[in-house]
Amino acid sequence: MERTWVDMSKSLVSHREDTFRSRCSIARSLELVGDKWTLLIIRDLLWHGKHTFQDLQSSDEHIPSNILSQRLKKLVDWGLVQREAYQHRPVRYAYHLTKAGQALEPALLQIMGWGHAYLDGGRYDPKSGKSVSAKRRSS
Amino acid sequence: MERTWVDMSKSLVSHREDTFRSRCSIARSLELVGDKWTLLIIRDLLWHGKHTFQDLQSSDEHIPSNILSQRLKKLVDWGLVQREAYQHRPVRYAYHLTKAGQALEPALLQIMGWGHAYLDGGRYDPKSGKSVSAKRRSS
DNA sequence: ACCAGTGACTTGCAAAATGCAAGCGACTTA
DNA sequence: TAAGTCGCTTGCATTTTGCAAGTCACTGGT
Repeated sequence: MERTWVDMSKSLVSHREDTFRSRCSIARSLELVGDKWTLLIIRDLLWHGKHTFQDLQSSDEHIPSNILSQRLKKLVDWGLVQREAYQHRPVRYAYHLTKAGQALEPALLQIMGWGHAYLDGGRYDPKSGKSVSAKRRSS
Repeated sequence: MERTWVDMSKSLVSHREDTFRSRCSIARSLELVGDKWTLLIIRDLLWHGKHTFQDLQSSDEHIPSNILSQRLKKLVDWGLVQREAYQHRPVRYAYHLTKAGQALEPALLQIMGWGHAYLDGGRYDPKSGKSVSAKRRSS
């Protein structure tokens, strides 16, 4: 974690071979999103119109602020997210997904689908912007 | 971790509401597979014909044996994986995905696709059983 | 000028998870 | 009897998490 705040728009390719455990794309992806929080941040940026630190912090799962801070840095560092001041005096920041970040949507949808089917969770429809609560299964 | 070894074929529904951080299917799924190792185990069970403890331990990413042990227990516990002795004298065990476990394949494929596109990793084709190394990008 | 308030973080510290090496128990084969 | 294999478990050091509190820059009200 010695990378500084300011250096953004790092390309994903700059982190390479040496960084990863193996050549497997799944293993590599997991190094970035293989934890309990990262994909939730991406979910909020992607679907729930949350773009400020506060917004992101206030989701149902209540991510601790230090973790949110770390994760955002990592995501910016890896080029999935861009951070920019959307106003000065006082300066306020907004986070947005880059193309690479948005490209995780299909994966997110699949994971959601699985959770809906097997863990009885809700489903969110990006088209309609509505989420459907799971109905109790009959058995 | 007080559940015993023997109790298998637990349904996923037995873990419920109280267990989860929120109703979100993604958050719920991440409680199960939201770490650096679990999906790799599923990858190996699903595509690479690895079914014994040793097989799973010997993948490229070198999961520590205690973690593998924990994860397998959790997966069995949640009904994604079944454990059975495939031979006695000496007793040897095999792990196999249940329906619920297999249902993660589309998610896995999407994650792999993303890693292939953005992290320069390899891609595995379940149809052909072959994996393709990523080619260096031109830029 | 003073003070409460807000947004975006950081810091300190306790608790939990991870990683590594070594060990163990049942069994087999030489 | 000795050595080897498989499927784990144990101990312990390191790392990551989680929670609460604090900081810093600024604003808006009195």
